[in-house]
Amino acid sequence: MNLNRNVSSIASLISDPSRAAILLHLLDGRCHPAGDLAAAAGITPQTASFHLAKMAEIGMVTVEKHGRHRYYRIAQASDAEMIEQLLSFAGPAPVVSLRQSDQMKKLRHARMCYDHLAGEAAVRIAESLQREGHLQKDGLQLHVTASGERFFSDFGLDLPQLRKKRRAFSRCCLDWTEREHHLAGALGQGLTERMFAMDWFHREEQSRAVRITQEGKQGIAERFGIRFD
Amino acid sequence: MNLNRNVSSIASLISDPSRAAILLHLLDGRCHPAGDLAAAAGITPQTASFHLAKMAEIGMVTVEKHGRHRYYRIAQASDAEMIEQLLSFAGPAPVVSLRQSDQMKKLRHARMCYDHLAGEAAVRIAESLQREGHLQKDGLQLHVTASGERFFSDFGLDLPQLRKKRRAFSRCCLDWTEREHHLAGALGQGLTERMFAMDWFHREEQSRAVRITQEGKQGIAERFGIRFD
DNA sequence: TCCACATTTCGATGATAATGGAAACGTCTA
DNA sequence: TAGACGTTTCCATTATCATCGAAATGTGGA
Repeated sequence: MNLNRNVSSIASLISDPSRAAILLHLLDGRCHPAGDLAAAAGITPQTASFHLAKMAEIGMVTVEKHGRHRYYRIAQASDAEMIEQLLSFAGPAPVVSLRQSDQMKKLRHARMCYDHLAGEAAVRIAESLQREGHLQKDGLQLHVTASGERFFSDFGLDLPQLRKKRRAFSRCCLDWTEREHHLAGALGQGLTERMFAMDWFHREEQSRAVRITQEGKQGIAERFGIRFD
Repeated sequence: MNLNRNVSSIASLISDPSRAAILLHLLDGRCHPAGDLAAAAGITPQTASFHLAKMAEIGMVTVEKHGRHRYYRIAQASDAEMIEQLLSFAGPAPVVSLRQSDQMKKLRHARMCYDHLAGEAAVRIAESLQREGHLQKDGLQLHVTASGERFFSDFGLDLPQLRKKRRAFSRCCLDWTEREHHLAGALGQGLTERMFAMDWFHREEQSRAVRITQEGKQGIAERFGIRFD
């Protein structure tokens, strides 16, 4: 059985608590300098560097040099999704502080899943798109219907451009807090980017959490027929 | 962040090649004596016992004593599904022998996923059930429609009994070879059990693979409108 | 009662790998 | 050009853990 070789090598990357902390931190899709990741994981820069080199070797993260900083990020969306899935099986974290529970609430509400939106907001948007007939689920694919083509174009997305990207165009991604699907792939990324460009969302500092702005609430209500309190 | 504690502890269980081999062997849903698992993983009985104790402690496997044997099995269907999901991210195993590729082909065709059917056959059955309007996808749930109630009852399933079980009644499970969903939960288990009772399938020895019998091919064609070569 | 067999417990060993101190390397700033 | 800073490389230490031999436990069969 050579199956396990792959599985266990992936699992062993995540099994180290320090690496898990780093990966969880990188799950926001942002680039982070090595020092930040060390601080986030509670280890010295040397150790973090060691772990990052190991993860880069397997291709789980990639580096970008900018000045004297080296910015790391998760290389592939699929790896980020795998970690999100593991989270769903790990179960909800034991809440130790009020501050943490507050943070958790924000994460459940809306967060980044690498390069696209996740959380309750993302799931409800995906539901709305299907209900309105813009997207049609087909296995793990989310097929864009004719009305969907119009909808996304109106929304300001350049679908032909998105289709050109070397990644899945439109697919489901299992949301670990909602246990429902949200929209991922190039389309999910493009839609998220567009909504950020319209100032519907703001990133929180140092977190994957995303805050919905007033314009966002209004826009989401108008476009998707979803109301947030 | 206490999230990572959970994630990494789960990952570390799978990260050891011996444990991964054991878990992969247990993925057939059958009970296996400790000695068999040791042989399957290529380790001594002592070492296997050590690993099994560790996995039992976390609750990933459970033991049943029968005479001087101790039979181990994966405790929860959800854990089995998690491992299947990890497999889908690990990607297809490098094929080293013709024999293995042959085995792989069988696994893709039809296999057990813990306690329910998986592989191409299971995916196509799930598709058929939705196409015929017996099941309706709702997030990760597969809702049984009125016509579905009749269909499954005709098929010989006791739905009220299945609903009583302390587990999800009817849900999707991602098939790692087909990358589509198949039917899981109590309903998936019950349906699988019924089809085995009707001699539609036979388990292969020492493997998760499942063979479709002549009756099976006929029955599947009649009931689900699916034809296998 | 004795022996064979499956499994576990105990204990020792050896390998692996995470960790941080020291130092080197690049890059930015003054 | 010098010094501060982010990062990496080298290296030694340490802890963890998988592994297996030996022995104990428990069960079944003769």
